[in-house]
Amino acid sequence: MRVGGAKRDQSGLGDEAQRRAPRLANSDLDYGLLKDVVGFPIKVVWILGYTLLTRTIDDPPVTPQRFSMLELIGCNPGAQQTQLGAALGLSRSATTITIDFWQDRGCVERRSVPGNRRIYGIYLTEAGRETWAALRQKVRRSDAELTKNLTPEEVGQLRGLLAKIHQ
Amino acid sequence: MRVGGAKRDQSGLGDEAQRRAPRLANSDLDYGLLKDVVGFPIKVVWILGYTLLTRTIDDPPVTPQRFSMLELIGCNPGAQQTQLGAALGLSRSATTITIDFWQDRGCVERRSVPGNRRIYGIYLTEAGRETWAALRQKVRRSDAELTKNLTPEEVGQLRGLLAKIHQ
DNA sequence: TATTGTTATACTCTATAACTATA
DNA sequence: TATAGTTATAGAGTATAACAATA
Repeated sequence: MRVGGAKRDQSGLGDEAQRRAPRLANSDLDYGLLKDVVGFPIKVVWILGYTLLTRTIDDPPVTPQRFSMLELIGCNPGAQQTQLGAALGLSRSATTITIDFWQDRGCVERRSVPGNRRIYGIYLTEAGRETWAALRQKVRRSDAELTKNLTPEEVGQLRGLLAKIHQ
Repeated sequence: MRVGGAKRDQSGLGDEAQRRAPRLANSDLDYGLLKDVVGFPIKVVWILGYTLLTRTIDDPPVTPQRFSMLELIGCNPGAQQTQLGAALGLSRSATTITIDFWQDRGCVERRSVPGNRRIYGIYLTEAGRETWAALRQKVRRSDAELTKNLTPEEVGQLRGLLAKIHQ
């Protein structure tokens, strides 16, 4: 079982939103039903947010998805890979690869757990804590930029409505 | 230049949301900053909506993305591929393949345009109109299901807030 | 030369399944 | 046998670039 730093090819941008022009939903065509449902504008806003955050991070391999993993690790020191993956809806193999990514960057370490040699506790390294702090600032900034047309009350409203949908 | 029906392999589900458990954001871990920004819940709701619609359509190759294209074609008869692709933020090659998909299903036809032999007008066929109508019903039903915890006023609020973000 | 559409190719991300090691 | 993690592999969807036909 490999615990040392894996090296995988991790170049490139990684997701559709990054490559997709933000002109979405601003065409002269009639969008028909797409204007009247929630699903489509949700997707458009997701792409906007994703694109904005990717630009703010300005380090293409560090995708929003990978940040989510770092955030979970930072907030839940010692969590197992299985837990982390489940929290983001990832398979075990995708989780392994995501954690490899941060480990290869020196941001995360797998510590063996006394009493159970099958599992690892995942922890930020010192360098990881710095990277994490810097990324969190960018995430906050990017999110503020995304919602710049909304008042603070409206942002609260939006989060409340979204929470009602996903419980 | 090929205009007749292309055959490509089009099995499978097609997107992350389909495969991803809807447990997202319901773990016992601390989600930290992810709880406090708009970007993450937007993604969670998008995945929920995508999963719900995919199940409602119950015909895996017909993804939400492909429905979007059919909706645009239905609402804009005779539009060019380039326009359709731009409206959804797709490259020309991805647009070609998406239209091939519907043409192979007998739902869409490419008609040559008098006076300009480089372009095609894209139209629904009679069968396409039926498929379109049936899918539209499912899209409405699925969207209603997604927002079942919201009052009609709240749905209007949500759409208004999303519109403010993407203009 | 520029535009429209097609094809070939490469790339990212994901899941499934097979595998190792532990329990 | 079951669980945690890793690796190999295949699949879907996208973009870029090269190409053909047309303007």
